[in-house]
Amino acid sequence: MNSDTSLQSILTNPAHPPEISAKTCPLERLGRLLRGTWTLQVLWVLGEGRPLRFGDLRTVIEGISAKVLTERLRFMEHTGLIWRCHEEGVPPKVTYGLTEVGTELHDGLKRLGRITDKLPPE
Amino acid sequence: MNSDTSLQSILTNPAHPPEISAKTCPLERLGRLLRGTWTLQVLWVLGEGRPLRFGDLRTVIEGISAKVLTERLRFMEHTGLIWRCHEEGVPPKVTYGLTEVGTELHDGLKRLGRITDKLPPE
DNA sequence: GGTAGTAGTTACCAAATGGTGACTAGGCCT
DNA sequence: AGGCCTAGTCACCATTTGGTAACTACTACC
Repeated sequence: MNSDTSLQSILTNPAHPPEISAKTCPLERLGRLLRGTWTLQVLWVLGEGRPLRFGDLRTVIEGISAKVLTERLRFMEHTGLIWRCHEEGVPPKVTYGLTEVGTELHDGLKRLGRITDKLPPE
Repeated sequence: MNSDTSLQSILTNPAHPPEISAKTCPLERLGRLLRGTWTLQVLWVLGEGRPLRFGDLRTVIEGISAKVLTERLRFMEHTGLIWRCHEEGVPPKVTYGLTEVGTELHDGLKRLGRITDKLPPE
């Protein structure tokens, strides 16, 4: 009764229901880690250059507000992607840089960026 | 005047301002491609299994609403990550699967997921 | 004639998100 | 005395986002 071997038939008449479930999706954490505007930019500038101070980050990431930059830096420090070095004094100096895992993530994301280059321009 | 060669000094007294700018960040497109809840889950279930129909996706991605699933599928089709196969008839059958680039992205993201496993549990 | 089944669409609402501008500490410079 | 500097913080507002529930078309089946 199922002699149709066309692509459509194969695709739309699976013998069994899917066994996959998104509940075990290993990308959820990655998604939470990178969610929010500017996160990828922060990761990128820190990965491409050297550690940067708060003011430097505000400058090189054109358009980001102090509020959101602070939020991102706090969160990324909390998750272990970046470290924060607070030098006491007046005025204070605070420097941020990638951790080892942060660097690995930066490198991996750069590779992914090269994949998306294969897509037609938007 | 700058004989302090400690890490802090090096980090916080750079000789030059940073030359990096986030304006050329190659990860922006990737960010737009993957933004929004459920996007990674959709990519994952399609990458792990076989092409799936709309109803299957709603089932395996527990909690997603038809509205958002439609939005994601439309957008991912538009960007070239997935294809859509509409089989006419009543009731209609619509099947979705990853394109070649979509598959590459899925594979790369899986690798990234393994990196985040190195981070301490949240 | 009522119901089921698929793949959506629509209007509406609540929550999350991000931007803006004002404000802070505390020492140094004019 | 006033202003500048850094690294934020805070209150407030507008936009964006995602969820919910009802509704659609079309045929077949009971």
